[in-house]
Amino acid sequence: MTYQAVLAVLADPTRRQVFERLRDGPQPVKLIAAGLPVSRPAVSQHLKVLKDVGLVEERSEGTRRFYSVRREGLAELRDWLDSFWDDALLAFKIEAERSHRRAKGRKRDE
Amino acid sequence: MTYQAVLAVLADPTRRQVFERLRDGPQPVKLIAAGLPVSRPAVSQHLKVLKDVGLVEERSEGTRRFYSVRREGLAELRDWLDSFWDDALLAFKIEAERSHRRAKGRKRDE
DNA sequence: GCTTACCGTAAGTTATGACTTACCAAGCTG
DNA sequence: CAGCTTGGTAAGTCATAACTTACGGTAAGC
Repeated sequence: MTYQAVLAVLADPTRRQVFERLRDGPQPVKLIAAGLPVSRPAVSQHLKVLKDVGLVEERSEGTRRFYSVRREGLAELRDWLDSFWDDALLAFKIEAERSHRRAKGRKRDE
Repeated sequence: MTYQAVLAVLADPTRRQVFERLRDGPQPVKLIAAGLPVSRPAVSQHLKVLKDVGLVEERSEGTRRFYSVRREGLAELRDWLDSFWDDALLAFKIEAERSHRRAKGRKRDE
């Protein structure tokens, strides 16, 4: 998904909380909603948005649905941010342009 | 500034346009506003928000004010994104955890 | 000094989207 | 099968924030 969409989706505080909660591993909706200051339907709506933009994925298990982080959903935004570092055009204020390229050691997901 | 604030600020499409325009180097408000679909005061308001969050800086030159990108304003958000890659807790779905730390070669701004 | 360019701020309007409650569907459990 | 759990969706409410126009203030130009 475009970095623009990802930015818009992650901008909301409670939606970001939902997302960050999934760092602890896949979780059913009920569990995610517990501890958050909003109702369960609200969490469902946030999860839908997160899923539509590719930031989470869903796996059904009986009546429960486990959501988990899709790291690749963040890739485009990360690349956009990185582009500000090897952006030659920003050399206006930087005395000497360091000619490093993108960082190594980080495997590209997409 | 916190990555949360930066996310919220960059979420708005026209504000992001304002920000990206500054990639071409420092520009006065009038010039930034030209070509954007909103009024000049609107651009001023966006610039204020961008400045408050540390994403741009301002330099006065006569009656004009040149705005430019502050790369460091993006640092915290970039680090947050990176943290999803060396996040050990995300090892749920990843078969083998690659134990790389933060990428080298990218000088930290803050 | 008067006018003109540049820009920030105030005030008011409006659309968007983040909530809520209510409802419905689907699966385990007895 | 009846009842309970889980969770998605609909509809409606409400606050926020992104705009607009109007105004004021400062620096340059004549």
